[in-house]
Amino acid sequence: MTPPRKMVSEERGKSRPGLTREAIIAAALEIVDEEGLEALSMRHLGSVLKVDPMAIYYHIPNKSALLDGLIEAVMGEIDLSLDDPSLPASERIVLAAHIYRDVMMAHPQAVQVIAINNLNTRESFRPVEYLMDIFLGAGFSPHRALAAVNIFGRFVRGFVLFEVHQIFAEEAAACHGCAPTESLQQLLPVEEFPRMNEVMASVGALGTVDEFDLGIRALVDGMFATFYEDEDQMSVNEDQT
Amino acid sequence: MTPPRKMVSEERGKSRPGLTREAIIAAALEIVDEEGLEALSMRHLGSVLKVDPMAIYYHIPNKSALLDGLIEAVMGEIDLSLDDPSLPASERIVLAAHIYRDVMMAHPQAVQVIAINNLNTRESFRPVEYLMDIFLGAGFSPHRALAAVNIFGRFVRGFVLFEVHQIFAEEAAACHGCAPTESLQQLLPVEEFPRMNEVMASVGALGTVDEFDLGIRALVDGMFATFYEDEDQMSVNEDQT
DNA sequence: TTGACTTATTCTACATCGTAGATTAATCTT
DNA sequence: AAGATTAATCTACGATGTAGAATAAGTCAA
Repeated sequence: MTPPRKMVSEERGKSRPGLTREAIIAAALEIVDEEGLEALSMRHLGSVLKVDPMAIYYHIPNKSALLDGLIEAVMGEIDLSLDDPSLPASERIVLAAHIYRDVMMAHPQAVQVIAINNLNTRESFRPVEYLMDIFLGAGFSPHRALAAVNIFGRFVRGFVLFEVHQIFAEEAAACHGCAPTESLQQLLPVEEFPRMNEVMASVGALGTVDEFDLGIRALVDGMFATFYEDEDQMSVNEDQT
Repeated sequence: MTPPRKMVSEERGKSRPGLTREAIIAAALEIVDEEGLEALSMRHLGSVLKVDPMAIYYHIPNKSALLDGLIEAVMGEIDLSLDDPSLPASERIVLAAHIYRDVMMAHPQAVQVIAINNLNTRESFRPVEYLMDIFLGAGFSPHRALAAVNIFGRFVRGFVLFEVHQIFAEEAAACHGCAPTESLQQLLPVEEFPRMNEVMASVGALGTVDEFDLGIRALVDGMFATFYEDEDQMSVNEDQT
C-alpha cells in the first residue's frame, strides 16, 4: 500500500515512467504558483497530472506530506554559492537573509506553507547548517548560535509571510477600485488614532525590500553587539542532553 | 439579510437575548483554545451555542469574519496599562513585545489565526497606535517609525507563530514515545551536518522566553542604534499621497 | 505460454466542510 | 389585529480529503 523505498523499475530497466514524487510535487508547486494555494486540491492536481486523484496517494501518504514536499522543493532552490565567505560575518548573515527571502518571494503563493511549517527534511536543513557555521565561525557560543539561528529563521520567515499577506491584501483592496491605504484611513479616525494618521499623512507606502533590509540589519547588528555579553545568565535552563 | 448596524432591541428594552456577535466569538475562541483550530467548524460552533449552525450567519457574514473576530478578541486582551512611560523608550518597546507575546501565548491554538491575518478592526489597531506613539516620541521620523512598527509587529507575530508551531511539533513527537530532539538527531547525520550536531550535543533545548527576549532586545537595540543614520536614502520611494 | 505475484492506477463511496436560499417563528410597530 | 422586521431553522449543493475494493499493467519462475 505504501510506496516501497526503492522502485525496482527505477534501478534497472525503466519501463514505467508513470507518476513520480518529484513530478507530483513539481505540478503541485506550479498550481500553487499560478492559481494560489487554495486551488491545490487533490482532484485538481490529479487532473493536471492527467491521472486519477487517488493515484497520488500511492506516492504520497497524504496532503500534508505533499505540502512538506513543496517546502522541500522551494528550500532546494536556495543557492548557497551566492554567499561570499570573504565578507564579514554580519554581512554574510544579512546576505543569507536576502537569499532566503528572494527564494520565498519567488513563490509568494506558497509562502504561507513554507513559512508556517517547521522544517522536516534533510534538504531543508542544509541552509540551516550553513548558517550555523557562519555564526559559530564568528565566535558565537553554541548556545548563542542556536538562539541566533532560531531568531534569524523566525524573523525572515515571519517577515516574508506578513509581507506577502500585506501584498495580497493590498491587491484585493485595489481590485475593488479603491486606493490601497484609503480603507485604512477611514478605519482609523484622527481623534482616536492621531499618530497613525500623522504617519500616514507624511509617508507613502514603504518599499518592503528596504523595510526588510532595515529590519534584518537592525537585528543582526543587535545580535552581534549583544550576544557576546552576559553569556553566563543563560546556562540556567539546560534540560536533557 | 445582513445584520443591521444597531440592534433596536439593544438600544431600548432588551427582550431578545438570543445570539450576539460577542457570544459567538467568545464561544469560538473557547473551542479553539480547548479543542484546537481545526475543531472550529460552524456546525460545532452551532452545537456549542445550542443553535442551528446557520443562525450564526445572521450575525457574522462568513467564517473568515469569525476569525477576524477572534483576532479582535485576543488583541483586546492587550493591557496597555502595563506599560510604564517612565522607562526609556527602548525598554518600553521590549516590554510591549512581551505583553503582545504573552497575550498570544495565552491562546496558543489561536496563534496561527492571530499571527497570520492582517489587522482589520479598530480595536486591533489600538496597540499599534500606542506603539507608534512611543517610536515617534523617541524621535523616530515618521518614515522610520512606520518601518519600525512594521518590523516590530512582524518580528513578534512571526516569532510567536513559529514558537507555538515548534511546541506543537515537539508535543506530537513526544506523544509518539520518543525524545523531542532525537528525531532531529537521526535526521541529520554528523558527516553532513557537523555544526548542527556540535550544537545539539552541547546545548539542550533553549527556553523560548529567553530566546524571545534575546531576539527582541537585539532587534530593538539594533533599531535604536541604526535608525537615526542615513535617513536620506529612504526618501526615494514615495508613492501616492 | 501460463499462472502467480508485485506494482501502479482507477473506481466508488463517505463524512465533513462552508454556505446559498427558502421557510418558519418570534417580536416590534402601527 | 395586521403588517413589517428581526432572528433562527431547514434543506440542499458542491467541494474537500481520503478509506477501501477493484482493476490493469508489468515481472518473473515454471
